[in-house]
Amino acid sequence: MSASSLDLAVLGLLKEGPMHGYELRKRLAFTLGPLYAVSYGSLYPCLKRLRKDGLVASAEHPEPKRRRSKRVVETKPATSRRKQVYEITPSGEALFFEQLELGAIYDTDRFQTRFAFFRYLPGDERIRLLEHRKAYLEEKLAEFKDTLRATRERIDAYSRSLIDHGVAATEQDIAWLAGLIDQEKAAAQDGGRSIRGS
Amino acid sequence: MSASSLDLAVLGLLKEGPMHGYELRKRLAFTLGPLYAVSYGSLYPCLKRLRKDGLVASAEHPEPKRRRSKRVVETKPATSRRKQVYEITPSGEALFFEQLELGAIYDTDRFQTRFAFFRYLPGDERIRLLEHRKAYLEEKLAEFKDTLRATRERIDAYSRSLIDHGVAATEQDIAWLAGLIDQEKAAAQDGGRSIRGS
DNA sequence: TCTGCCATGTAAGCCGTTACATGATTTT
DNA sequence: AAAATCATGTAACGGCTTACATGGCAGA
Repeated sequence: MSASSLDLAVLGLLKEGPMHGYELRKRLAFTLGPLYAVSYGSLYPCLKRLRKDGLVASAEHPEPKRRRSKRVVETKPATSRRKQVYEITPSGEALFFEQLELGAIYDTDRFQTRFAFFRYLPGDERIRLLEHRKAYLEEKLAEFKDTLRATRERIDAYSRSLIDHGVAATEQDIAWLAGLIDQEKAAAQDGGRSIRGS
Repeated sequence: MSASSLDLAVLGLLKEGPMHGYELRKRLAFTLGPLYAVSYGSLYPCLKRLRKDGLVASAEHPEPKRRRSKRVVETKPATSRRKQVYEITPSGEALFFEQLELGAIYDTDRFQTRFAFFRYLPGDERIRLLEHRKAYLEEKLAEFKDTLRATRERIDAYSRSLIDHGVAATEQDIAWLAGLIDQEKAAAQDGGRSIRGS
């Protein structure tokens, strides 16, 4: 069974507790970073598919959220759109761990999605993935700088600026990874604790 | 007529001279930055579509690249796969300029593709787009920091690191744009020259 | 009551990918 | 002549988006 980045993220968030779609969307943007936001047109079909595959279970929200001292009208229609609360199933958990271990080093989105749930991986696995990702970015960067150096043609100033910025951004990524690796290694020696407490 | 980022990039590169697909792909990665590479499965259908719409013209590469002192066998099959050399047509140029002016501030790829061809825009238009993009990123960032601040829940260390990194990357983007805006303004006062010569 | 936000969903389409298939040219 | 690289293309599919459609719930 295959799973997209979104599948993984949804399962990972639902591990922390039942949630409905709308809330899930907010948590997604919040968990994965400033510019990541998934649309409902993507999220709801995803949830539907996960439910169909038995990876999540859903129940209509039962609680009519009664306001104090106000008579609650029972007999909610129940026929129409009610809040669907999703929770992860055991096979959903199994898929989550299976997918989390795959790594997915070459794609920024996939890597970051996994990174957001790193606490579910053992320390050595975390280090392995971080180093693998870092090596990949370094390789890409070196490759690119070679091309740049080998180029005889004069390059347009805007294109040049774009490339320089891309290089700087990638270097910042690499530095971030290097810092994380250091922390992980320190934590590993420090009794196997994760960076959580640092 | 609508055009994707790839369409625009292809047209923009072909403005500099005729090229075949394979070469175009290399130039694309080179023009747009370290991690941007389009696959042939995307590029060739794009070229086909552009040709169908009369935005580029293609000719089979005529030159059999004769090696010195070697008899050239004419009668190349011509029935099978030969190098296709593409060039931009007048209507292709028209579409290029039309699309370039649209801006596309909200999507990183689209913005960067346009930026790579900024030399074809007048100075004030360049400044307008840079400022618009910068304002958008600043807004996103502020929004995100607000959310972050307003959040009571303790956040997982890895998720936190991911977000901090995203924020830092976005701030780097904004600084890059700010620098470009300064340069453009200086150049505008300095007799309307572009940053090309700086 | 009406406005605004919470909430769920579908349909159509965009824009790319991977995997595959083929052939031409150059180098060893 | 074999191997590597250049070069062109198609088929199937993936994973998202926008635009649309619907309705619940709370407060001014």
